[in-house]
Amino acid sequence: MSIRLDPLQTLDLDSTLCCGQAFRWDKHGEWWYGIVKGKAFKIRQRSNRLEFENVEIGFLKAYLGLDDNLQEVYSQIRKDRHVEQAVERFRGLRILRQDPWECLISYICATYKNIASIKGMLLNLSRKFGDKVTFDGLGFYTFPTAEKLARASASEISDCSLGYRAKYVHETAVTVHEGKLELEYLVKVSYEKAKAELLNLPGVGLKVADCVSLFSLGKFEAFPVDVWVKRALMRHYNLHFPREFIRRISDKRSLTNSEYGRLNVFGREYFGGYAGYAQEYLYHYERMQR
DNA sequence: TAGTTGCCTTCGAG
DNA sequence: ACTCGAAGGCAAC
Repeated sequence: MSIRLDPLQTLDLDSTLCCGQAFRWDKHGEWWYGIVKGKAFKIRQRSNRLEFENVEIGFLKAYLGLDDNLQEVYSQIRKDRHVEQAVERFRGLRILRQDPWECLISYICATYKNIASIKGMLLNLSRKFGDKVTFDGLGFYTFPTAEKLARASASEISDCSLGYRAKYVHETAVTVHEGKLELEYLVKVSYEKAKAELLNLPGVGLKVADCVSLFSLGKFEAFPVDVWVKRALMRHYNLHFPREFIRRISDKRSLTNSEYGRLNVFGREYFGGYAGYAQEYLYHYERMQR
């Protein structure tokens, strides 16, 4: 199956799937293989054609955010030469609409880890607690349900090399399984409300709450600040902050909540309602400079 | 060869 | 309100 992308549906599939927003995609030859909400499928892009197998077009379009109006996004976030360059370089990179549960656990695991390790942890978790699905002669594993992880012990989860994150994953799984927090409901509420709810979960701080809000709840105003975005802001936006503040955060490797809040508010006020898109371009651009 | 740094940070003590 | 240090483990340097 394939569709032709019209000019308004600019897409850079490679950047979208490898930029580090989702962790369970792998490229074999020209095809990207992944499993989303229990469905294993493959996709490839050849200029303005998007080819896919084993997935409904509606599901795929929703997942890839193909109906997001990137022209509008770009016109809103293009505030200076630096984002302009990032946008030019990765034009067509889209924010995925990930499954909230998988996204939540992924980013709880992501703290203080690099992308390769995060992929490893999530693969271990899926192999151990998910169900195997075969497609195209390849094996995939569904992402473990909240119930499955809630019933597991923290030490079984720890065996997936999660370290101290194991107990956060377990406790969050229990909370969600017991119905204390309805993740799908967060799609409907405001960014502030969703973020506040997420912050009640163990292992979820400001950064993780912003990532989940942006990558799975459709809150495009969320502006996650990780070490790379922090570097980008210090390098290219330092004039927007007091010199003393920049000096202070450049010395330390981690941010306090109030320092995080300051960078986060700047991003949202400066870039506007699509600050999350700006964040992802800045993030990817910064990383690709090595 | 062995040691250090860094990683899409959070939590709890003081 | 703040600072500080600990918390897997692995790859890159």
